[in-house]
Amino acid sequence: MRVIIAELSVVYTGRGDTYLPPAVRALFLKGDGAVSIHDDAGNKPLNYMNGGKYEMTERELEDGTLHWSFDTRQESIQVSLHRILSDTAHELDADAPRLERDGTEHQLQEWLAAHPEAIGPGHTFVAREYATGAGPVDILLMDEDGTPVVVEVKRTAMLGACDQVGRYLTAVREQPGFEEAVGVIAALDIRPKTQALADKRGVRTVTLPAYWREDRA
Amino acid sequence: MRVIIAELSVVYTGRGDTYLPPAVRALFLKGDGAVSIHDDAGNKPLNYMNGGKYEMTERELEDGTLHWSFDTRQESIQVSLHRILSDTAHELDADAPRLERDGTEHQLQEWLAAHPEAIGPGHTFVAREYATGAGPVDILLMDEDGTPVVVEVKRTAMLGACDQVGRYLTAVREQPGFEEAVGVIAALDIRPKTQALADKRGVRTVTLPAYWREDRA
DNA sequence: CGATGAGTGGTGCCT
DNA sequence: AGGCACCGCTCATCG
Repeated sequence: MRVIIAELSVVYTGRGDTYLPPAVRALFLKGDGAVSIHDDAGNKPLNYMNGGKYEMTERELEDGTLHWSFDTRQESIQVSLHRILSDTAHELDADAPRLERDGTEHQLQEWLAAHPEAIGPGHTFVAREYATGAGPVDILLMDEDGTPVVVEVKRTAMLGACDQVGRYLTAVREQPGFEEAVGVIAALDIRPKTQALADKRGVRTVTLPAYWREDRA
Repeated sequence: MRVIIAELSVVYTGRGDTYLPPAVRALFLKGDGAVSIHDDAGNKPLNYMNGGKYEMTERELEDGTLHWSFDTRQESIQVSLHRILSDTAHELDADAPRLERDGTEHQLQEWLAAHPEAIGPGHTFVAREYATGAGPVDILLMDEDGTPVVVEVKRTAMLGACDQVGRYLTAVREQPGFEEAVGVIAALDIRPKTQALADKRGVRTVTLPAYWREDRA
């Protein structure tokens, strides 16, 4: 990983267009080819380009300014290095072990699949990531009456969650035996407006108990 | 900005939980207090914490391992520095000029508000960010027959865009004079599945001309 | 390779 | 400060 501290400016063109006026900032060049420009605040780069396949061209002006251009078919990022203050390279582990996540929606799904009674008494598990024409249903259950229950799992449920459930419901109800399917949003946190919209649409909501993590064993 | 190259491991607890096994990576400490851990690939940090108000505590074990803990009320990130290979500090511009963006959805909206005929002949502008109970309608027009047209603007339209239009439509149709309102998705790029869903729901789609940026003047 | 949705999303804007 | 939607989102996964 190469770390360059320099007075630099950046022009990006591609999915949008951005211009970054000259100032002393940090430029990172990673082993996979990723390029990123950081200032002295925040975690996100101001400008960046993924590694992979870009073409890099170098150009030096009379005034000593160095111009690096990184171009793909779709995008272009041009870095002008007006004054380089530091330029160092460090060897990082190439195949470092990856970040292990916990408490993800995926794990919430696993837990819910094993604890369908958390959605309602007598509910039984049918499928996970059940495919429909409008995207996969997180969890499909059946209630005590045999009615299909479409469950959308979220850590935090916002308005879009109501839309998703509705979209899945219309899709599954087209299948025989699913005409009476009902929808449920299951989340650790349900936002007030989302709760209101769900109520209005007859979508049931279940706030998952915080202790779900406990008996993950 | 302080750049540390070290064999390190990280435990994060807060909005989620993560564990990062030991390996040689980069640790950045920015002027605003932001802490981030990067490996040799990608633009996003593996672990991070925003600047602002955390409490930092240092602890050194017998084996020489250095433990840095950054804690807020809600979150905690613990970095274990097993072996420090490099530790340098660089002065970056504190008040560097910010990134200037162009070609955002906001600007697409501006352009469309000034060119309602791009949605259809005889269409006239009514309002931008028109408030409904289900969120703001990007652009509200009226067609040649006086029928309200709810336009959802996107750079790239995906499934959620159909949901949004539907949500806004049901909201505005409750108002007198809006019962016959129709929906339109206007985007630079409309994904095939999104197109299909829009067709099915009777939502018209308009692919915006790439030259919109030209006569932005 | 595109399509799809999660994320410790971040970030700005508005209530 | 909280809610809400956009982002050059990035990223992993699945077809």
